[in-house]
Parts: sequence; structure tokens; C-alpha cells
Amino acid sequence: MGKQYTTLKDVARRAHTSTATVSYILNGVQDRYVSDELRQRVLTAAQELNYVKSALASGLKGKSRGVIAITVPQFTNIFFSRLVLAVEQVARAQGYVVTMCNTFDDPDREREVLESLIQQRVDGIILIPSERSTQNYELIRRIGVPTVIAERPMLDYGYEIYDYILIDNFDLAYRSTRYLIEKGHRNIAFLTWEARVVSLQERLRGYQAALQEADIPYRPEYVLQGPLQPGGRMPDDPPDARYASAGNRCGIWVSFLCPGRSAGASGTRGPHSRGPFGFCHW
Amino acid sequence: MGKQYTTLKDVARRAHTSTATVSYILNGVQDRYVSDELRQRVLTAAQELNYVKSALASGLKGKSRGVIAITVPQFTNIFFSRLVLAVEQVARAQGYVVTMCNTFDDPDREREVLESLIQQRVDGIILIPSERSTQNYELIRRIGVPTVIAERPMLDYGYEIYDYILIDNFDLAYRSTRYLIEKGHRNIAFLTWEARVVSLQERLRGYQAALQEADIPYRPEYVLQGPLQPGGRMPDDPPDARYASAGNRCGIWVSFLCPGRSAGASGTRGPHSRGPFGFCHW
DNA sequence: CTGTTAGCGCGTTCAA
DNA sequence: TTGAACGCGCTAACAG
Repeated sequence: MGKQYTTLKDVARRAHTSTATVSYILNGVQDRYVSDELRQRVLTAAQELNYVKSALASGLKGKSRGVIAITVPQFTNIFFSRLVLAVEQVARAQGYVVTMCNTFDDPDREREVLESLIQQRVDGIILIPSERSTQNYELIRRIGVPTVIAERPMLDYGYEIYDYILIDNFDLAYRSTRYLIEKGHRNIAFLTWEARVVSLQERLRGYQAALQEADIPYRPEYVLQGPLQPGGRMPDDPPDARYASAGNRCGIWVSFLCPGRSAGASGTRGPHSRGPFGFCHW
Repeated sequence: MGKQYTTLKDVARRAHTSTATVSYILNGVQDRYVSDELRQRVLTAAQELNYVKSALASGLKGKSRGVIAITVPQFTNIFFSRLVLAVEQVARAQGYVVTMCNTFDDPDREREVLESLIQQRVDGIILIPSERSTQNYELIRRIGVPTVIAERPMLDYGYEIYDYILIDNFDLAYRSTRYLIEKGHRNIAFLTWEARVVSLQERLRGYQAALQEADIPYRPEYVLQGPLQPGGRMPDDPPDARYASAGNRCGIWVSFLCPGRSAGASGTRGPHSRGPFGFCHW
């Protein structure tokens, strides 16, 4: 329909009082005494007119907008969905709304997104950088929007400049691999995804480090690049070996082979993990 | 950080002109002549000050906010992720930002979400109703925010009141089942999910209708409720039959059994389908 | 102590 | 080209 929104003034008029009083009442301002009768009149009027205060007008006066944005490189990747979900829950508990935007891992797209978010004057941005993005972050820095970089490092900046939340991918892969080695495995596969993703490279390094430390030779054939399908094979597999499907969302699955038996698999441990080695972090 | 945002006034001051002129220039208003020299001065000033116009202030004056909201009942369900992704792409192409909010299929949560969206004065809402939500939509109707109900019907309202985008679940399941029957199958499984979801009930009805029409008795044991795991079994399965994993996101997979062989599976056809029967609409 | 007036913030737009 | 009013909620300051 698009009727006009009811304004404070409308409510004041109907309650035969001033906008100031209405504002005080509706915002429950303390140390401001209003007669019960008037308060009631105002509340009723607001109700009847379906008054909903505009966050726009509030925001103008330097008040927080109550909006946090998060930019995501891959919308339909469940890893990011979960991350966003977690963000949204915390934000909502604090009274914030979350806007999320997909950047498609495309720096140009990302810049567009950031610009529109700044136009919207969001209170803060949680930014999961697209791969190989570079100067986009100059923008947010010049403007000064509070921003946290999450999940992926930014290649061209030192860690001093921005606030980060990252996982130590190297260490996790290292420890995961070590765990398997300590269990007595020596044929350890590394299931991965696109090589250009920095966090995956880190994990590969961790994997290699653990192997080297145990004097297990690094065998490139054991590094399998996704998207992995069910039925994919490891080099020495017995014909009936079978892997869990990682779909197109495999990151690190440090798999171990027991020759002659089916393969098991285990992921890395991380903040989104469900118990040790039970989670695939892709 | 949080330096103040640069305002129109700042730009005007630096360019030694008025805010009006700056506004006109920056918005590229036609039929308004400005000397090239002044225009250049303004553009430069805006650049130097990192001016980004506030959508808030623009919005106050009745201008569109450039924000569309979509409420989603399940954030991490890839079906909805894809839907949101599609919405986001179209919206962005039109210059809109998309805000998405998770309602957790919880009517109370949904109401909170809707209220905050209205506060934010979003231009429009795409609403995927939570299951069993009822009076929440009175709100948006009273207020008059342009709204489209998507993907799920609202139980307590006739279709006349709101604008809908729905899939004909009955027909799709009916046709899918028929297709399998015409291929000569008679043992047709129906893999489904929570029974209270209306669209799944509709699909079950379509499935039953097709069976009945072909004089195939309806066998409740063939209706499998998810979450389905790989290795789940159909009643008459040979021991080596194997199903595709539907994870926790199975809706309708009309599976067919070829006794003595592994089972195949096919989904329903819908707007998000990738070709006939190639898509699982859960 | 209770309620009102008035002006701010910022981009838009009419009138001059 | 520009001054100034406007839209809407907030709030300091003032009046009753």
C-alpha cells in the first residue's frame, strides 16, 4: 500500500500533547515524570496509529543505527552460513540487525558492497575478505567505519592495521596430522580445495611440517584437490575403499588409510568444531 | 576511529559553494546548469574529503532507502541460501541492498525481526513465513510495507490478501511420481522431512494421488522421514543398495528401487531446478 | 515537577 | 546559483 508512516507528530496530535512528551514516553526516559493519564493517552494513540519509530530519523542525530553488516564471499557455502548465523544471534541479542552481502569472492563486487554499506551508515562491518582483494580496505579505513576482518587474512596488509579474527590454520593442520601420526598412521591423505585460498595453503604447510617432523615423506599424490566426489580414490586404495563425500565444500580432511580396509576421515578442530576432529572445516 | 562522516556541508564549504549545488552535482541532476569549473571544484572536494552520501538523510525526505529485507526461517539450509542469493543478485542489479534475517521458524522471533525491519524503514520485505505463524502479518499489513510472501503459504489467510510466490508442491510431486510410474517403477519411495511442514504434506498428497491413480497401493513403510543418512535402507532393499545422502535437508526425493540393484533417486522440478528431475527441492 | 518550544542533524528541493 | 524550509525524532532549555 505504502500509506505514509505515522510520525511522532501524528501521535502527539492525536494525544493532544507535544512531540517531546511523546518521545519521552515512548522511549521510557527515566527522570522525567509524566502523569499516568497522559502516558496512557499517548500509548493508546501510538497503538491506534500503528506508530513505529523511524530508525532513520533517530540515526541522523548521531545515534547508532542498530545495524551491523557482514560481507561473505560465498553465500551458499554452509561454513559461511553458520558463521553468519552465529554473528546474527549475538548481534540480535544486543539489539542489532545484521545485513549480509555476498561478494562472490570478487573484489569489484566487494567494493560495491562496501560502498553501499557505508552509504547506509551501518554501525560496523564484519568483513570476510574476498580472495586477492587489495585496496578495498583503504576505503573503509579512510572513512573510519569500525571494521573487523574475519576468517581470512588480507594479503597486502600487515596485521597491525586492522582488527582480525583468524584461525591458525597451520597449527590446526599440523596438530591434526600429528594426531593421526601418533595413532600410527603413515599414509595420510590431505583432501583440499582450490590451491589459491590462503588458509588452505597454510593447512598444507602444517600437514607437510608434521610429516617432515615424523620423517614421513611428503607424497603429492596424497594431496587430493576437490570438489571431491563419493567414490574418489586414494592412490593405494583397495577397490572397496570408500570416502565420505565432501561435495564441493571440502577444505581439509586429513584422511587416513588402513590398507585393505575402508578409509576413515577426520577434519580439523576449530571454533566451529563439534568436538575433536569431528568437523570438516572447508 | 569513528571520525565523523563528511557531510554535504563540508563539501560545499571546501568548494566555496552551497549545499544545494553540491547535491545537484553529485546526484547528476539534469536540466540544471552548473559551470564546468564549479562542477570540477565540487567533485574534487568530495573526492578529497571521502564524501559518501548518507542514505539515512536521503531516506528522511521520502526517498527510497535502497534496502530490501528477506526473512528466512532456516539460515543454514542451503535451499534458502540459494533463494536468498538469487534475491540478492536481482536486488543488487537494481541498486538495492538486501538485509536478511533468520526467524528460526519461530513466530516470536519473526515478529521481532519484522518490527525492527519496519523501524529501519526498509523499502520492501520478502517474507518466508515461519511455520504456524499467525498474526505477525497483521502488522505488516497495517503498516503497509510492500511485502511478498514467498515459498510457504500462510495458514490463516486466504490468498487474496497478500502477494505470494509459491510452488505447486502437490502438482510437482504428482508429476514426479507419475514420471517414475511411467518408467515402469512400482516400488516408489518418498523421502521426506518433518511432517508438519505444509509444503511437504502437499507433496505427500501428490505422491499418494499419483499412486492411487495407477492402482499402486500406498505403503507407509515407503515414506521415509529424514534426516536421512547415507546407508539408510528401504524396506525391500538388497543388502548392497545404497542411497544418496540427503543430510538433514531432504524434502522430496522420490526414489525408485530396482530390486537387486542400487537405488536411484530423483527430485522434483521447480523454479530453482537444474533441469528435469535433477534437483532436490527440500 | 510536568509539559512545551525550539533547534539540531543532513540531504533534498522550492523559491528567489 | 543559492538561501532556506522540509522531513522526523531527539533533547537541551525554558515556562508553567
